[in-house]
Amino acid sequence: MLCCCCCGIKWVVIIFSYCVDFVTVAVSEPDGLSDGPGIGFDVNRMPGVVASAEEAEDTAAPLSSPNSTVSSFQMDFGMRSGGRSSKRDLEVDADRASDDEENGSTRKKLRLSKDQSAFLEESFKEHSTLNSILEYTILLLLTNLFKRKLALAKQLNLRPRQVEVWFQNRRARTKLKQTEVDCEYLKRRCETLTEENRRLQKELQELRALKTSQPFYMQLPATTLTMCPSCERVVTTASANTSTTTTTNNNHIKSAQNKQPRLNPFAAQVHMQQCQGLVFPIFVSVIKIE
DNA sequence: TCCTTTGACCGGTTTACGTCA
DNA sequence: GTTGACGTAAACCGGTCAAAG
Repeated sequence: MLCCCCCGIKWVVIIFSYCVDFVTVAVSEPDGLSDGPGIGFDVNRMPGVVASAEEAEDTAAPLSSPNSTVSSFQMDFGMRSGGRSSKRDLEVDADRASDDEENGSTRKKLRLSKDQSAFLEESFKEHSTLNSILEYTILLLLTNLFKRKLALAKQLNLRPRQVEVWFQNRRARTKLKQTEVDCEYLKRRCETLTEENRRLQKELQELRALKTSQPFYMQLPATTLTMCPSCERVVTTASANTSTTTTTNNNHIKSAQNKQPRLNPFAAQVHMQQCQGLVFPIFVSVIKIE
């Protein structure tokens, strides 16, 4: 509640919507003073009244945007005080109004300067959103003067809405680029796996051909591949009397299996070191083909 | 003239908060 | 005093348009 020192008019200032985003002014005038000094009152010019941070910035700094018309926005805003227009609507209206004022009904596109873009880029790198949840919570306790969007807008002489749009577009296009990169990676990976699959198929075919052309090998005891349950090394297993080659490997597997079902991390590390020290002279002599 | 970049807008969703029964 | 429903506002997203280079 403010009281004019000269005429005694009482000004009721209602601040709502998260701290000082908006200021609605209700004027309580004595009868017969409707044409008095209260008419034409500009919320933003009222000494001692802290208007919204946004508006304060808009009024404080000359906008770089050629299509900015602060005054019309504020006047329009003042006339809407009884309505339920949202802040966003007001911002949009302000943009439209400024566009219309600039050149009829066509939308005039602003081009950010290099400095402005660079500044926004730096800010974007710090955080891709204008208000994190933590920031938001804290900001509820503080005034909007500290809001990132407003701070950026002020520093760049832009409207908060422009900063907001820039961040939205930047996020969308970053995501798009990342999707393209991911897609490219998956494509290459797919090609690699296809090639590997082709190679393995070919190898399998060769082995099958070998099996049919040289049945001699099949008179030998079949050998299978086994993977060490602990370190996942592939080793051969066969009958104990087939070759000395597998003896070491079997011992290795037994030692590993004795530590099963689960090696604790330390034991696993010790096993790994032991395992890596082992010598595997021959891994596969003949592969059993089912 | 065509293409790319990018500022701006729209409609919808999510989230947090305030109000009220 | 607590709780759930409801309304509101802000932030954000995906899609799109269109001006500018």
